[in-house]
Amino acid sequence: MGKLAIETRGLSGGGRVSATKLLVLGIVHLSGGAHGYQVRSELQSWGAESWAKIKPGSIYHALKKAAADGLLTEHAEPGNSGPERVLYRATTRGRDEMVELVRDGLRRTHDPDMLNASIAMLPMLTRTDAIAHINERVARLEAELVVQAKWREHPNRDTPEHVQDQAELWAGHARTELEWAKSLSKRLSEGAYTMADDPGSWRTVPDHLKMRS
Amino acid sequence: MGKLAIETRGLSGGGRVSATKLLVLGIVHLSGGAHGYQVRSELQSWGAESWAKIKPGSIYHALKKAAADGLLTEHAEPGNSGPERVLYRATTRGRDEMVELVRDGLRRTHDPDMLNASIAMLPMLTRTDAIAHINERVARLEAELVVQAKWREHPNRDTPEHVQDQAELWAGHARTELEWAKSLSKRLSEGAYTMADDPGSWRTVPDHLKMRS
DNA sequence: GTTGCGCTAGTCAAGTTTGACTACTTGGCC
DNA sequence: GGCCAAGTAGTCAAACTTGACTAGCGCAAC
Repeated sequence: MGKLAIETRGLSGGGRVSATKLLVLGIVHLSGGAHGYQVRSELQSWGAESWAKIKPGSIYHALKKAAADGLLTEHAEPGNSGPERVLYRATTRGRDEMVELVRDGLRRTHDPDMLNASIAMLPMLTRTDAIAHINERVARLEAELVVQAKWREHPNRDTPEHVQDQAELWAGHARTELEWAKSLSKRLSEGAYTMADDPGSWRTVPDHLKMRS
Repeated sequence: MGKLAIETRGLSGGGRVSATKLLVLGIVHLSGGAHGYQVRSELQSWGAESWAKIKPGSIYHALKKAAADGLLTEHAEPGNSGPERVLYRATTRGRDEMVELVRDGLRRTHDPDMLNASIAMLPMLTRTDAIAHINERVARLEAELVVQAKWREHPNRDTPEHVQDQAELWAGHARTELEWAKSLSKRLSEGAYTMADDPGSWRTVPDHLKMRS
């Protein structure tokens, strides 16, 4: 099993989960091509430095890495004003990888950053796909709460008292997230938000309307 | 102000907040001296890989770094069985730094890992000190909830709908944490847990009882 | 009696993140 | 018409994290 995981790594594209990667790919894709500073500004305007703790340096690295991995293409633009900029565009593989990352972030509990990033990029998915993955998260959270409840009935000796108590906070967070996920799932079922398969989505908006600048 | 912050850095010890650093220092201190593998095992038995995402590699690095910074001392032990091990002991500066990190982790919202690590090391503080800092956290959380509520009344245009919605989850987590922190503060006031200034604490237990192995 | 597995103990290279730094352009103000 | 502040665009070295790898020892089964 471990060996297989290593072998499949070549297909799925490389490094492990990363909220930075997802957000950067997502912004480039949504803008239909962007340079580093544009990604950085967009993320800032979304308040992403706070909920995803992304700093400028990481963005440029993530862009270069994604380009090296064939998820983005680089087009050097001679500096008409200021230093030369590099324009990035998403490739087909980049789009596929991103969608997969969004799905992963929704599924995977443990890793709040990935969840946040996935929510931000939620409209990359079709409505039914998004609902399915959020429901999977709900199921996983419920399962974890059960496991954790059992763990608290038979606590591990030599784990200090206050460390066990900390599990209470964990459970509280899980319950909060559970309710929130359920409500999100319901809202999506009722047609909230514009998803990838809806008219007027990013996929059907003409290019010249995509960028504000 | 910025300049001052840089100057004071020399006094406080160097790098920024790190849950790893806090946990490693804490374990070494609690055990009254430990080698890498011992720290690693102890953290594992506390379930720390899950709530603090600490991997073995980081532990050894953190130990060396702390030793280089004068927070720990290294005593090479010739390998009586197996490879030679290095025994680490906390210095006075290490203890001070650690207590300060615990306080910081309690105060600082944003950064769940530091909170978890601080809770794990809570008995490093005196009872009144711990209560004071937890109460400060409560106050900060309340203030942030107010700010966030205002932000939602006047949402930022060009922030997508679903990103604004994500703030709901944020707020939910904050409320959960708020309740939990209040309850912890109350329990501490009522005398729960053995704190640094209580009889029978790690500070008053004789050395020969400290290590299980 | 040795093969293999798991535990002890840790190293190391590769990758990622950070935050300080560079450099150029506007636009406003005196 | 010159200077400073703010915005644009990005580089870079240093620090940190990760996960795979090394290596000795005990003991259980074959």
